[in-house]
Amino acid sequence: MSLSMRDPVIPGTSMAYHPFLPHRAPDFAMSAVLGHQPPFFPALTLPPNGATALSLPGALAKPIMDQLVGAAETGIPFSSLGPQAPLRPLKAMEPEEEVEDDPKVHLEAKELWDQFHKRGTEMVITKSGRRMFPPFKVRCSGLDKKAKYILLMDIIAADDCRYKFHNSRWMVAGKADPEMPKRMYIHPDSPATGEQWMSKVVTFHKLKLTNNISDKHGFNWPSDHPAWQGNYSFGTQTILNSMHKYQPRFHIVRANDILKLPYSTFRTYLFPETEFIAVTAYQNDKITQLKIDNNPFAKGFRDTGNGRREKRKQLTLQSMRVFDERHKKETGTSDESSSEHATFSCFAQASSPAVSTVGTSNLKDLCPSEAESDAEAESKEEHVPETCDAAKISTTTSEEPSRDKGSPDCLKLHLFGAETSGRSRDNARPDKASPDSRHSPATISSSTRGPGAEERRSPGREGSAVVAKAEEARALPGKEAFVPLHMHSDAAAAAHLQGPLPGLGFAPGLAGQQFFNGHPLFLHPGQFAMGSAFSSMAAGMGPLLATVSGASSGGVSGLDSTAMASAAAAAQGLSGTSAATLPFHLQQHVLASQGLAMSPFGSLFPYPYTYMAAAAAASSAAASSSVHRHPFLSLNSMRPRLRYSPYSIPVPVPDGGGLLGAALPAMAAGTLDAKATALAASPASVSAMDSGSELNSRSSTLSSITVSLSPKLCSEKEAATSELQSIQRLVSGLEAKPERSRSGSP
DNA sequence: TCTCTCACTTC
DNA sequence: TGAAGTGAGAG
Repeated sequence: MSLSMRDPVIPGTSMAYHPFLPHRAPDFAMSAVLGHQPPFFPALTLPPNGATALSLPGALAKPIMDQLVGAAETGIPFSSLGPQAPLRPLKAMEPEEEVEDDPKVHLEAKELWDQFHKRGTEMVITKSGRRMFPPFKVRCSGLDKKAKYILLMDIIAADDCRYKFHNSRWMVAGKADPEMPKRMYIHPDSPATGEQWMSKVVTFHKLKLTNNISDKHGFNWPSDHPAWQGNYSFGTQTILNSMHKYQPRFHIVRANDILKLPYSTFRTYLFPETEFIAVTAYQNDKITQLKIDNNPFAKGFRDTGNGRREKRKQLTLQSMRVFDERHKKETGTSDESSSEHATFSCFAQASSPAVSTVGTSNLKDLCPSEAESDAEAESKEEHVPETCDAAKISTTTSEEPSRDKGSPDCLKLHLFGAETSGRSRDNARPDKASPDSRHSPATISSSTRGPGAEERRSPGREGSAVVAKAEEARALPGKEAFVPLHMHSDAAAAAHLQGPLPGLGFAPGLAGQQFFNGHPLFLHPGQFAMGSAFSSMAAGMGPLLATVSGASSGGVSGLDSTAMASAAAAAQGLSGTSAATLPFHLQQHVLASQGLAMSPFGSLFPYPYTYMAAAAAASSAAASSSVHRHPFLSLNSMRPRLRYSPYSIPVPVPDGGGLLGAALPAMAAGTLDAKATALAASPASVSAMDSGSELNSRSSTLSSITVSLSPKLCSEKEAATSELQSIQRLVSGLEAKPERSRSGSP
């Protein structure tokens, strides 16, 4: 068995440790452990912290490094390694001492989100892209000040239903349309130190939502590496389906280089109140009004603004004429002056002559609660900057912390002072009706290090422990309620995930499924200017969306939409009644954190699910029913577990001919314990983690690992290598690409 | 439902 | 001053 011939490495290039070549570390480690001389090693140019670069989990890295060093000391011939790669690099690959972090994320402008959540959850999407409103802003804490982090967000389907707005409420209208290609938005300031992140509100306001399937604001990740396979793209907009429900996610990745993302640990945070239904036109007036009143760009439509005045003018013009005529008849005079004055008190910025015909009394009749504030606000507006003023609707879209602007006072929207009905969502989703339930973002971490390792629990207690934390968080008043619910799925703690997880819908019959996460990378254009590895990555991006390499219909369930809808309704309706049951979409993410093979719909894909507009039909089959995720239908199912990363490597099931297929069992039987064995594949992000007792699952785990190192992938690796070379050459020319594409379609 | 234009806004 | 972000409304 040749361990190295399939592993071309260009001497002296940074490609040697490019994360697109994830097999580097395992190959190297395995070959050393097995006593093989690793010919590629001399070419291996280690970064300052090579182990981190490869995201070799510390728990694994250490024993492997011990193995390597030990092997070297006991006679493994490293003599031919060459001058550029002495034994020292081995030491260099040892994981750095890292300050443990325990990130907590606080959703900013939460009051606004709460209002948004209560009154409906519509988010407008347009062909040209529309910003999110409310803006997604978070404040982080608990980060390692000195460590660098990459912050990302993406938007995933919250369920697999299509909705309609009927009788002033959102209702399930059938099965979801084929999922759009997902993108992930990398905060333009990434990577930055924890201190930097914690010093400010992290805002994603530049993220745009579109329904344009041919959107050109996405770019492929430049690699044929199986971790990406053209499925991942980045750009400035993310594509959503209208009338579908979505859930934004926030990710914290401890990595100092964007290129390390695929092999880094993702901590994922969900804020249920940020869930929304994408629409091309507002359906719910309450949401419209909420946005008008809180979005500075929509100021023109406020009752205090000219735009809204125009509308009102038309509405009141007729009645005014009647009023004036009647008034003239009654008084015998034309009291235009007083009328005009009163009008101006309401519309200080009036410019249309027609305004003067609007009478105060009529105005109040039409909008009694607003007339006073209109006058007051108008009088202040020209002299007072936008502040949190009870007399004025605050603009929580400002960059200032919500503690200032998002206070209840700020959101004391007199237009909505009396919240009456309108809880259509509450009707549809009782679980969301509980304010407490919204205050506990779910944190899903696939941490391979840190506290997670200490949080091992007995399998049966995992779910309850999670719930306990959730309840704990809910019980905490005020800000404490925002402490994320952490669900460390430490890969090393394999056992604690075994068995049924109350509240986690483990689907039966999923063994052997490969976890696929079809989330293209969504990168802010600002990344292009960041230099370093960011530029390297960006350089290779073609101005194309991900193309397709065969949509999968794996994991399809034959459930019809009716059953699905009822199942979903049951999940949505009942989940909130049980603390042991996470909301539907949370379960999906929890499952994802467990490494279950799920599409954004929750379907399971044995092969990479790739996106293409024309392939939507194929994926429609893949948009399987939600029954597998249903907490009551699959509550006690047991699943082998995969490490979760948004960038899981989709891998075909191998025939066991690869390196690790042989190496890992050898290791397991030898010096490395099962924990290390399981972790060995974690750099590939998709290593199946079984729970310890399921030998069959372990077999599949090893198979999964094998493929990531199989000779079949060598060509991909080569391609990635050469591509990366060209990327480096093209680094400087990239920034203009997205701009061109944008300006090209005015 | 969706798309486009428009008037209006902020920055 | 102009680019870009808004919802309304027509088609």
